[in-house]
Order: sequence, then structure tokens, then C-alpha cells
Amino acid sequence: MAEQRHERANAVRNRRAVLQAAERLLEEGGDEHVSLDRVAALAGVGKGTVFRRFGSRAGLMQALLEERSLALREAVAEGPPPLGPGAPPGERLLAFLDGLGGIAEHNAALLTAHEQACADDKQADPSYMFWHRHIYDLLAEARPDLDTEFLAHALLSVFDGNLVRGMTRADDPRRFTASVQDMAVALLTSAPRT
Amino acid sequence: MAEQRHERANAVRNRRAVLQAAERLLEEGGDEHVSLDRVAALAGVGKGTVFRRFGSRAGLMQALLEERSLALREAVAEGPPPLGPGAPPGERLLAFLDGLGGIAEHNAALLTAHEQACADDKQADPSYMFWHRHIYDLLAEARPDLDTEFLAHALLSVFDGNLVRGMTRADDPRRFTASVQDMAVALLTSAPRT
DNA sequence: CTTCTTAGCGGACCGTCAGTCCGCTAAAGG
DNA sequence: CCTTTAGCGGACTGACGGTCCGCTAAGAAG
Repeated sequence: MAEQRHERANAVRNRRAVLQAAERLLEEGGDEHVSLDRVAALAGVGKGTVFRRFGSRAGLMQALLEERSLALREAVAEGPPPLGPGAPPGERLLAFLDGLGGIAEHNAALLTAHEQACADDKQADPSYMFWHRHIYDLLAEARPDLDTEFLAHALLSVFDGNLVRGMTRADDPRRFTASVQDMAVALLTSAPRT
Repeated sequence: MAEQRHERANAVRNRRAVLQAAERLLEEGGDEHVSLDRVAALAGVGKGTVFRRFGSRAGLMQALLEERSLALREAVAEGPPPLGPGAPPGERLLAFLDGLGGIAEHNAALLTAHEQACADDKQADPSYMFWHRHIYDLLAEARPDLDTEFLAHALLSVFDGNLVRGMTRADDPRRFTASVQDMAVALLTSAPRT
């Protein structure tokens, strides 16, 4: 698996330039007026380069989201508890939601753009699949009596750019994450299903 | 409030034709290739007429969704229990989710199109606001210790076209609704918050 | 350093979309 | 029947996501 012998220096530089340009536009301009033309222009590359690197608008957003959540993914897979393996599932879930909530609170515009771009088959997104699988496993271990596949989707569906924005105020910057965690606790502590 | 003296017969007929055309395209073609050009063509009217009547793509989708959920809205406001006033909040909530779930299961494509069209400020949609308010009130009455404003959004965020489609199989056509209800029950029966 | 190969670039181009505009038609009222 | 004007239709616009292909320059080889 160690092919792709050489990647031209230009290619690497352009990839980074495009990602940075997209991030800047998302931060500055809110969300959906981040057109690929604009991204290309700000990155100082041609439009074709953006599509060569990322395939589509959705691909670009996925790459951006993956970049922002890479650390969390690694911490979950092989980091120390309670995020990583070893802690009881309930604690791992709360730690994971804390991490994901932090990302969401700092990247609401990216979340919106990502939802928009991945309108169909959002569930096919690699990051989404990883998150769902992780929540699913933890929930299933803690509460096998519930429909955990659905609940994992339910917990993730809350990470919506507009909802995050609406819940995040300067005087209570972590209300979103706290409420998501409260919801998870409520689900975990609910009466066993008949 | 009985102004709008006359609405020309043509206008009424065209409004209905546009709504029906949009419904047909949603049913047949899945979701997002329901362009307003196509709707206008199928309805046998000009594009301008669509915009005169509904203002925008979002307006059309809102009108469609409102039409589909009008009966539920009325039943909630003044129908018999457990949907209408009189029953305890938990039962009313489950009845409401049952009704909304039924609508969602039969209109997944419309849900997707609506989400797409109302990408920004979905929370400003009249139907959404009504639903949120209703769930909020019921939850707040049953569980004032929780962040009910957030939880109402969380319950509604699950009514996503793709998620509904993914959960609805021929052999278990009401799995989505059942799981949503289970989730609500779990929230209602969770341990009181510290 | 020069030459050759080709990965990779750029931006003109395309089809489609939401939304606008305005001259015309025909519906309703007298 | 005539007048008024609500309402119609569809050409038009600007912007978008995505494609295409001729050219450039990066890197390997000598």
C-alpha cells in the first residue's frame, strides 16, 4: 500500500491552499456563499485544481470536516480513557460527545455547508460513518434493550449547524454540548424498555 | 380579517395545480430534481405564476408541508385526547409523535426537499415553529428539570428525510415512528437531573 | 545543465437552477 | 359591452457545480 511514489510539491501546496481558503471563507462569510469559484480564486488556483483534488463540493467539505475531527478520531481509537478504550461505555459516550460538541461549536458554518453539500446520503460520509459506529457500539453495550442504531443517528442529527448556532451564546458557550450530554445521560438512565 | 375581496378563479386553480404538480414530482422523482421550471411545466403554468403564489422554492415546500400537516395541527389544537387537550403531557407527546411520524413516513421526499430549501433558518418555518412549541410545552410540563427547548429541537431534528427513508422498510413500515416514540419515552422516564 | 515525459494546472465552457421583469390576457365589475 | 387591473407567462439574468483539454513546468534520467 505504499505506492503513489511522488506527489508533486505543487500538488501538496495547492491542496493546503484550497483547504485554507475554504476555511477562511467559511469563517468570514458564514456559510453558503462559499462557492467553489471563490475558493479557487482565494486559494490562487484554477477551478479545475479544486475538483481534481476533492472531486466535488461534497468532497471538499468532507475533507475539511475530516481535518477538523482527525484528532478526536485518533483519541477515540487509541487514546487514553475516558475518550479511548478502557472506560465504561457511558463515560466514553459522554467524553465523545464532549469532543464532538467542541468541534461543532467552533465550526457551525462548516457543519451547515457540509449538510448542504451532502444532502443525499449524508450517512455515506466517512466521518459520519465513524461517529455513528462509535456511538452505536457504546450505546449497544450500555443499553442493548433500545434501538441503538436509530438512537445513534438521533444523537448525531442534533449536530446541525443552525441548531448549534442557535444554542451557542457568548454567555453560555457550551450550552449545546452540555444539553447533548444531558440528553445522552437521560437516554442511558431511562427505564428499561418493556 | 375577511378582506381579499376577490381572488380570481384562475388564481385558485393555478395554486392547486402547482401544489399537485410538485407533489407528483416529489413522489415520482425522489427529491431534488424537482426544479421550479419542471413544476411550472407540469402544472401547465408559467414560472412567474409559481413565484407569484409561493415567493420562493422554500415557500412552495412550506406550503406543501403545511397542507400535509394541517389535519394534525387542528387535531392537536382542538381535537379529542390524547392528541388534543385533556390528556397528560406524556400521552399527548406520544400521540403527537405518532401523527408526525405518519406524515414523515409518507412524505420522506418532501421532508428532504423542505430541508434543502429551508437550509438557513429552518426554525423560522411556521410548521416547524408550531411543532417545536407544542413539543416544548408538553416536555416542559412533564420534565421541567430538562433543557426542554433543546430537547424539542432534538426530537424534531430526527425527522430528516434520509433518516426516515433509511428506517422505513416494507417489513417494518412504522419502525421510525416506534423508535422516535421509544426515544421520547426514554427521555420522559429518565432519572431526574441532578 | 539539457532533455524528455507526464502529472498537474488553469480557466473557458456547459447545462441547470432560483429568481426577476414586463408586456399582454382575460377575469370580474358596472 | 367596456374598463380596469389582477394575474399570467416565459424570456432573461447571474451564479452555481462540474467538465474538458491544451499547456506548463516539475521531476527523472543522462
